[in-house]
Amino acid sequence: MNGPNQMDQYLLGDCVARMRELPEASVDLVFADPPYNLQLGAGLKRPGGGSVAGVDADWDRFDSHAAYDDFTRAWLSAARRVLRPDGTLWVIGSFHNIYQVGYQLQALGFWLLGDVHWAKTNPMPNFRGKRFQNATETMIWAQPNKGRPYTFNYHALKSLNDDRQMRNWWELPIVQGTDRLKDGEGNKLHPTQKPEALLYRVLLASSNPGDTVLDPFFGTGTTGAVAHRLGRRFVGIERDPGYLTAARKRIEAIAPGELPDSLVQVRPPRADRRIAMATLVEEGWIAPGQEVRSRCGRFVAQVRADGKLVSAGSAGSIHALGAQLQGRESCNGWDFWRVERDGSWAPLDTLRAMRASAAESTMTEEMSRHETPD
Amino acid sequence: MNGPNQMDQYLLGDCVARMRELPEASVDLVFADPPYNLQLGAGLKRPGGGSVAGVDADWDRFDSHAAYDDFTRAWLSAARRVLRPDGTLWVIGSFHNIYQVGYQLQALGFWLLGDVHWAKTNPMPNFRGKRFQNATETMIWAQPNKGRPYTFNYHALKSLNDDRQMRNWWELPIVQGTDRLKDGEGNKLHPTQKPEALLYRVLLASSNPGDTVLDPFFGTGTTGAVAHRLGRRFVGIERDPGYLTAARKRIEAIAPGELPDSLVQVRPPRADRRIAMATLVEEGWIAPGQEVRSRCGRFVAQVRADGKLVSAGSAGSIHALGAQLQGRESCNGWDFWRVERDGSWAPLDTLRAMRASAAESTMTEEMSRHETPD
DNA sequence: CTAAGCAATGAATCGGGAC
DNA sequence: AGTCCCGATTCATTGCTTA
Repeated sequence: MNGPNQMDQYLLGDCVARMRELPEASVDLVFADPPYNLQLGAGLKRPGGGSVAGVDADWDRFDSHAAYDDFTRAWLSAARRVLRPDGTLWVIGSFHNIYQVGYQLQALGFWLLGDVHWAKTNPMPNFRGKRFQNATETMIWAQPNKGRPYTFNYHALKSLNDDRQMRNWWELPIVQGTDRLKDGEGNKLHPTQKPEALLYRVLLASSNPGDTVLDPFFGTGTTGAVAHRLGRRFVGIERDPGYLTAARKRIEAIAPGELPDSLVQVRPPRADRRIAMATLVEEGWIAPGQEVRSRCGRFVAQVRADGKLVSAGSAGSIHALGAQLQGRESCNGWDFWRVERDGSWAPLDTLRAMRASAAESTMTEEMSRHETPD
Repeated sequence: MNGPNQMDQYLLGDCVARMRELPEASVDLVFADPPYNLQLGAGLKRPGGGSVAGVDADWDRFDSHAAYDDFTRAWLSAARRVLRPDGTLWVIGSFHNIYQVGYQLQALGFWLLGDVHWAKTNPMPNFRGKRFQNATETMIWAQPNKGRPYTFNYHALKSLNDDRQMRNWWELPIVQGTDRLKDGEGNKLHPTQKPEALLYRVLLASSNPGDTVLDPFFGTGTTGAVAHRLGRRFVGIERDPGYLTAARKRIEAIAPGELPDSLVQVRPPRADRRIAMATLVEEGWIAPGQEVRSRCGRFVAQVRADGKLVSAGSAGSIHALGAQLQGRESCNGWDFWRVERDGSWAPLDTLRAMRASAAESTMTEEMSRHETPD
């Protein structure tokens, strides 16, 4: 295929109205990134005093929970009419909206094939320390009716994942740097641009070359860009003319068949599989309150629930406390501290060894147990 | 205290009925792992009371969807009554049920604090190769009403995560090997036993020592086991007497021991020294007229007898003056202002730290002299 | 020229106690 | 109930500036 595909469509306007104009059962896949209805408060500050640019666009404001339900049912129903019976639909969202989306999918009779969790490797921090760092978005994958055949390119995804079957949580970075579309002044063009790597996996898994992919919330056209790269056709609907123009420009600039490495790359397994003291406590290898001693029993400390040690009012990591008590600059806590095992005092490190050997033996057990059906 | 905590309760029966017997606003935390594979079809009648024979798939689907909604609303409402206004609730589920649960939480007026995704390091493979490997479960964290204060032990979780704030996706293994409870024949006792490490993070994050944790679907008592280890009380409700017996046996076998709060709760670094600047002046840790400087010496001010700072005619609290001079909206004066100590300029906060450690050492001294105060 | 340091920023439902 | 104000709080990455 050369240049822009004449079958691709850029449609301006409200997605429900535009979808109603499309022929019934005419697309093979729907990928939708609807507004999340974030309901943000005003003026969150960074610790340094800077302000956080939250999503404050009109399109993300809804009057009520019920209004968002109505909106969701409307576009899902319209999408369902356009979708072929053997096609599937993806929706991405966050905890703010995804439960309403999933609920309405089931209520409308869609059959859920599963969900996939995008685990962001570099999410925005939680600046106030009041909650967990929100580092995920959720995609729901569904078919319009239970039991129909559907496209799932199992082996393509498996080879993308180092020849192990692809799991439903994907560690991928957010869009940054030159991949992020900018306006004339260097500001981000769209507040919620998705990484192409995410769409790459979605389209590769659930569509085939020549298929038509519909994105009712096209934005700046990430779905179209990846569809183009992968030889799929697309229909993009967007109500903001500026976004739609940017999308067209972006997609028409892509050389056919161009596949940057960043799309295909699988993150190498993390090198730092070292075990922290906190992990041993979490997993119950040593309990909070348990006593540990230095080699000759000169120092005594107690294990705290977060994996640190407490002794005479000071607390610190096994290494830091050991160093402090000895008046030294450093100390290997794994060797310095002893824990009672079967009547004798063994180095803390033996707990790590026990954990490692236990993990190995359950692995073997698991592998010899391949009987359970799906 | 030794042995089982007399405050802990093992309640047999339907969770809604048992929760209705508990006092209103009596628990600090709810952790719920509701079933989703209910055989709901059996007792269901079509609207109008038509015969069950020849039930088509749609009726079955919509009836069971509605029945699971009813079930979910019933137990969530009962749990909400028992939960204190400042408490929080966790629910764990999979894509089969979590969207209904999340939807009903929001519909009932719960406010979502976020969700956490358990990413299983060793999930069951998908044997048919028709879907992604289902390697996650989702936990929703909610409070009964928006805007109330709630417990979140930020620093404890940060410690568990190598001193970086804890994200909302947790890589943890499924329960295997000796941790997995078995029946007499070596088969797993409960189909959905959760890892203690999961509950460890949940309880450490969102409860305090001495709090009461309610688990309405107690199963084999993982919640109770971890609550016991972490110095929390629990109420476990389970309708299967076999499970409840196994849970009691399991928990009572855990070595008890009363743990000081300091070992099972990590307080923020400064919690014990929230002292006003005026107090430091009053007690002579810093003298009126003494000079303080901003980090790089750009601003200079003098301490006034009432604890405020004076600089170039303006006066104000250490925070207000710091903010004013920098032209910022806010400023933490304890970090911003430096005071000379032993030839170098240390943050004002070190004075508070010195005062706190001096107080602590007198405490220890007193205790070592076996003097009982009062 | 490179290396180091500093600044900017990303779908965010991000206080609480005293008066 | 509203207002004031103290003071607690950030991770990974990119790109520009400075040494």
